[in-house]
Amino acid sequence: MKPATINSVALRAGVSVASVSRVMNGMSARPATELRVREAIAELSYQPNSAARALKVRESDQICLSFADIGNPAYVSMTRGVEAILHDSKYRLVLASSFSSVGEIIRHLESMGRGYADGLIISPIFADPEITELIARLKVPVVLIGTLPDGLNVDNVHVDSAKGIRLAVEHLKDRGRKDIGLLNGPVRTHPGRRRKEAFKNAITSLGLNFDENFTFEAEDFTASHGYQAMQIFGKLRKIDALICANDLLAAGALKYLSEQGIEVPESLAVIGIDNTELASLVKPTLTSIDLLAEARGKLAAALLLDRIVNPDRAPKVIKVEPVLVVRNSS
Amino acid sequence: MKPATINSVALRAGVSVASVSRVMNGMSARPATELRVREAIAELSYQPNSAARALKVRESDQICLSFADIGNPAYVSMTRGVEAILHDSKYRLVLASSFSSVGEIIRHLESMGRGYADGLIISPIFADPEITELIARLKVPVVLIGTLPDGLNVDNVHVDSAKGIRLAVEHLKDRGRKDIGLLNGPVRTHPGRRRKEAFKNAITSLGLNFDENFTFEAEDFTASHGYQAMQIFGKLRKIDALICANDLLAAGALKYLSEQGIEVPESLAVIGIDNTELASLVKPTLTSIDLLAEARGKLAAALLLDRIVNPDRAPKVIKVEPVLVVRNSS
DNA sequence: TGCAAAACTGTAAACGATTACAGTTGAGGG
DNA sequence: CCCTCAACTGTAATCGTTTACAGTTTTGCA
Repeated sequence: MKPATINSVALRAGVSVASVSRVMNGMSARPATELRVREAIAELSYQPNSAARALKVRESDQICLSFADIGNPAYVSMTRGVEAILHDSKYRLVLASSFSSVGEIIRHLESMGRGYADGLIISPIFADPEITELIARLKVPVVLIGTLPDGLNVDNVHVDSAKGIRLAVEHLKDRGRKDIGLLNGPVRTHPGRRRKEAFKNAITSLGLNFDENFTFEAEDFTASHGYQAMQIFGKLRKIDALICANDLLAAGALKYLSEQGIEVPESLAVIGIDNTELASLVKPTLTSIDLLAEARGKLAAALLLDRIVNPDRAPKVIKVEPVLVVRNSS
Repeated sequence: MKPATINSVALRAGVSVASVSRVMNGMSARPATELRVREAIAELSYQPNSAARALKVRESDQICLSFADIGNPAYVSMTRGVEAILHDSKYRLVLASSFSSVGEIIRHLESMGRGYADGLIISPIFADPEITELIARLKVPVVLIGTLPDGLNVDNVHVDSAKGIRLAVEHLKDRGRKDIGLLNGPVRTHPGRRRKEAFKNAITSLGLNFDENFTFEAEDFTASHGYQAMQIFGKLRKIDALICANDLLAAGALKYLSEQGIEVPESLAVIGIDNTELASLVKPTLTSIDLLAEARGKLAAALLLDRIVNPDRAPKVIKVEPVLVVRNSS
């Protein structure tokens, strides 16, 4: 049995499709008409076809947020921020995540960008020109969270992560640490690249000694890769502080250190990035650079909503300032 | 400037819309034709309208997974499972999450259920009859992960969580614990309700003493609510073991206990549920009942794919067996 | 009761794609 | 060079809504 359409409902109710549509959309109708339509709807358990509606009115009432990895708590916070703002708009949020290839991202953005979503919030992790180009071509309002690629002219909110790292390095220096290491994620990602640069700058500009051997690249921004990386990153004994590219890596590192009986922060201070809930759950609790993911989510959502009603205004770029949250690991 | 449509492309290329469509969908065309079409596409940066396509071909190539809370790592695992299976299908995965009201869930399911998704995987946390009824009416293939509400006849995969709790209670009994508490989540949720029942059954059937005061209900399944709950749940000193309704609650509890100087497991054994990555990151590492969220995700996705090609087969119900993973907290 | 205005309803044309079906082109063989 | 057949292309119908516009009913008031 085919699903009911607005036509079958109209037929059943003995009215025109226009009337059915009007009842569905809460426009005024004579009580008798409305009643019959509602009955017919119930009898046929009619549900309007979203695609047909989207095609006609050119809006889907959906907003899509896409990011690299749903396993990263920072993105979860970001999602909460977006939700908070969207919550009292008419838009529903859908998430797209965990892309294993650039092609997959593109497929997703394309289908979302034309018809399934009225706006996109994207936090691309890979610095891929193809993605940049696609974003530029998108006909739908977009806001990008994170480093804005050159030449891309869209709303943007990003955080001064370099400053965050500087805060951390200064803090460690204040605590008397001299040899600071970096447990980074892959440098083929935006964050990985920027963190490495920022780290190097901070170290040298503060007059500490930078040693290429003091940085190590884990395969991914996860706890287990953090743990694995530490098994290899044997240069540990030469450093007295370690900045990790996110809290997950830091948590993995902490686990390794604890197993090896290396005291934190006495023998080695550890600092994470993102200040996720995890930071307060591990032991010792983790000092972390808060990159304000939730706030960025909120700002991005607000920007998007604004652009939807006001499509022609010039793109805005918003920068947020990170905050160092000191706990027991440093 | 309006976005390009298949019509404008056809006009530009000097061919018919049918040819454009065929080129877009990789059907054979004379090289010259294909070339002109591709040029026109590029010049106009044409992207087909997903809604129009979905309307016509009645498929969106999307599958929607929806669950209560993206902040819960168990759902993240489930998502990974689903992704793993969908990955080499033609379907893209979209996520819908974090519903703050039943009405919101319904809006979402409705719009997804008719036109935006070719299949739905739902893990409803609230036992709401309205949702059940809606799911029953949905015209799109559905698989439900979790407790199957009475009278709902859809594919289902669930875990025998009662058995999991029994495993945990047995384990604690073996370790000589006598007075076991339960730090539960809200009982208005499916998991909350079932865990409470299962706990009571396990305790009494194993001949331990059940005391209503030994169970406590946190406001939500999160770490901070676990922590808060422990501040109130002062009956602690009477119990020597605590089962928490998920790992987040357990992590929050652990934090509180650590702050209070209560030794785990010596003074109090703690067991979580879900066996998320968090369990191995906290200190002491957390014994946890693995409810196999990732496996459930995989099974559900496979079931859905199967149903899409074979819409008339009878619904299947799959039950998975939980596993107790013993670590240092018990 | 009659009439004007207000309120409602129906008809039909979109929206942008896909796809039978019919029509056209071109290749190859005789 | 013509004919046949295969390969390609175009026309037009269709998917299920919304909505302008015109047509109809109802209401309120004299």
